[in-house]
Amino acid sequence: MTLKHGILGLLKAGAMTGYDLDRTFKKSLSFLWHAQTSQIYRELDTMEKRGWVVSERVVQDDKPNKRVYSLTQAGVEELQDWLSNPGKDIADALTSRNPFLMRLFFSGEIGEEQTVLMLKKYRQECIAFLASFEDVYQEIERSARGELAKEKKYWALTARYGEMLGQTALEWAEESIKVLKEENEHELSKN
Amino acid sequence: MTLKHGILGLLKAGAMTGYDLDRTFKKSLSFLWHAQTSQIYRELDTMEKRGWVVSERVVQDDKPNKRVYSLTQAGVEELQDWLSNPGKDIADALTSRNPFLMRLFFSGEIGEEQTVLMLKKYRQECIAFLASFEDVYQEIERSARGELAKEKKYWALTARYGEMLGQTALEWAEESIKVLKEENEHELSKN
DNA sequence: TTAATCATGTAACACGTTACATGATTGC
DNA sequence: GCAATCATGTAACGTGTTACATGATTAA
Repeated sequence: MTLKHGILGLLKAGAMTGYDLDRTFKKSLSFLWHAQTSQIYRELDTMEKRGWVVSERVVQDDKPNKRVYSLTQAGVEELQDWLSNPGKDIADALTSRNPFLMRLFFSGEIGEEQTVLMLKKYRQECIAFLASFEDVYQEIERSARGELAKEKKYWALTARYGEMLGQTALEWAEESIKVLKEENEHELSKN
Repeated sequence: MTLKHGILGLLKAGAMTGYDLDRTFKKSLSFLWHAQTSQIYRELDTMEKRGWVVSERVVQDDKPNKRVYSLTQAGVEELQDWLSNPGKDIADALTSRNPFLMRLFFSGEIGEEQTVLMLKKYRQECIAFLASFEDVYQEIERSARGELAKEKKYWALTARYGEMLGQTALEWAEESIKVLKEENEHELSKN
């Protein structure tokens, strides 16, 4: 139930609409979580039914009306509870599911050139991913003020994690491309 | 639809039961995918309905009867198709969802000691994860023979990816523990 | 005698994705 | 005039998780 708890975490800092939450996930947390807009509204719904949040309709003249969510005491407690009991998340952090690796694993079925192409695309993704962290660090600086100053170091640690993994993935991609190309040349020189 | 295609990939090398597939995922592919036993049987069911696989009941005296699945022509084509069209998998490879990072992101809400404890557990998981690759490489050597020799290099690349990421995650964890501990000491010396 | 291995499944639920619908306001 | 922003949702489907059921054989 990580998305629900992520929402609780964001609401702890202040009331928000579903739309705000969606933008926050996409702008600042995309390197660690990614959710569909429609899913966020659905989760808010079930969270309200469970009594973790309450919503209030706010009428606006210039823009569409909105529904602002805030934490209840039960929501605060649920967040605390979740944070205090890491469960299996830790064990799963390394494994989980990687569609890209699954493809690569079975790439013997297709041509080596196609695989190299895929790796090159992947390499580009790594570069784009790494570039995105400039914005992430800026967002951290902007947000981590006043009440939120003490969270800053944790935000920085998560960003650092993403950045280091991205860097390693990039190195791996470059190594791998080299390996496949060299084997290819060997094959060619043999014939 | 990655699990379905992973199953197709394994069946390409030869007919198998759901049980065999399950064991293969858990023994050799756990570092890149993890599926529930019940899910595998369900996927096989829908795959058969789609005509990607066919099953044959095999009666055994000494052991429970079993259902052996093999690829149809349509299944082979589907696998080829999937491999040739990487789609969004590549873009998603770096981002996706990380419950562990989500926790860390909101760890300002709990004590620093608790967070350090979590990081230490995580560090242990990294070590265990890295240790598992000995078996993985052995499995690769054992399996990559005869017909399957040409897949070996791809298997090795995926394993190398996992290993490199695991190594980086370990370094990150150790750095992070140090950072939090040092800040703690600063705090203490100020009071 | 207890646990592990072999072998297959059902049911219910939780979570994630895709497609679609609506409609005003603001900036280029 | 067109795209972007603001703002909220529904419906259907696909995928992943949890809990449970069954029952024989074999190795410690």
